[in-house]
Amino acid sequence: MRLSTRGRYGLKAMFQLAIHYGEGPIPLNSIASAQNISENYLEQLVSTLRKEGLLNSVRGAQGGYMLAKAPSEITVGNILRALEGDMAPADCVVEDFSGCEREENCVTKVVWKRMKDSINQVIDSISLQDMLNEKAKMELEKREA
Amino acid sequence: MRLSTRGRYGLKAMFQLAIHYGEGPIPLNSIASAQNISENYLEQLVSTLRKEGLLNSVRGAQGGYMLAKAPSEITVGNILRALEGDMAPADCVVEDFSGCEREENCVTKVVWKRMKDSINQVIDSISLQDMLNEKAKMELEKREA
DNA sequence: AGGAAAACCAAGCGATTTACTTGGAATTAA
DNA sequence: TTAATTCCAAGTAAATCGCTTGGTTTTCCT
Repeated sequence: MRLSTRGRYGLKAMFQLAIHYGEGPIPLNSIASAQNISENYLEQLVSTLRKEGLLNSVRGAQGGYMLAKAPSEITVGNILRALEGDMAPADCVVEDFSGCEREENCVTKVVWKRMKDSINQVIDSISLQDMLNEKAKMELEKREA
Repeated sequence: MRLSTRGRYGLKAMFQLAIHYGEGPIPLNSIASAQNISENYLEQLVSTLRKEGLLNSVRGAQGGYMLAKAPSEITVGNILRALEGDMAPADCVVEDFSGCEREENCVTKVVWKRMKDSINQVIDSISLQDMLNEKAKMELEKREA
């Protein structure tokens, strides 16, 4: 049950933008090379993230992308759901699903629901700011060692 | 990030066997039709589960499958990991993974690790017996309504 | 003994999804 | 005006998914 590259690349890109938050627009090619991702492919992911209101773009030369909100206001959950859709292990626990007749007494559905809730609880509790803090902590520990 | 049918069908099948635990071998076709799954396909999943030691088989006429252990001794985690592999959202947090050079200071890895741990915590805490209890509870509630 | 019911096994296969690439058009700073 | 950049739509090779097919073997039942 892996995430696709959409979610993985997307989070990396957003994290990279968080690192440069406040520095004005960052061009895609710098993000792509910093994270070692195909620029053309990343473009599609970034396009989704923009439409979801998670980042803003500036067109033309010296243009680029920037977070639409402060790193503390954007969670991993926001990013992953934008790129991967509802983070549900089975269709029957996707938001506004209809189609399973035995809905009522389906025990496996209870299991999928608990998995889904657990996943969402984790990703909604981690913001880009938390990741920046983690990065700072890592660098500190490295310097001390 | 959906599970594949392997994990979903597999859990349903194991739950069905849990319902009939203690009744001797249950033939695949009855499980397949009870859960509305292709018998030939289910056969492959069941073969994996047997090799993992989660169920036993009896060959020949009047044969079939049965849980290798009591429902309380088999968790959803046992079943899903047998069929889906390590329940990790990214390769870099799969057990005995090697290959990511920037391992040391990778913040996204911390995120994937927390997701993975959370998922495993949930699925390892639910046994087939818990699911049987849940079923009983559901039926009781229905009768009362 | 013979037939039927079942597990077991290996390969094939069409449809879908994934992870991109290609080839542009539009916009804007220098 | 040109270079840098976003924006957009379509194509595509490879992998994966969700099975199916075609058997062989084992064992119970009559």
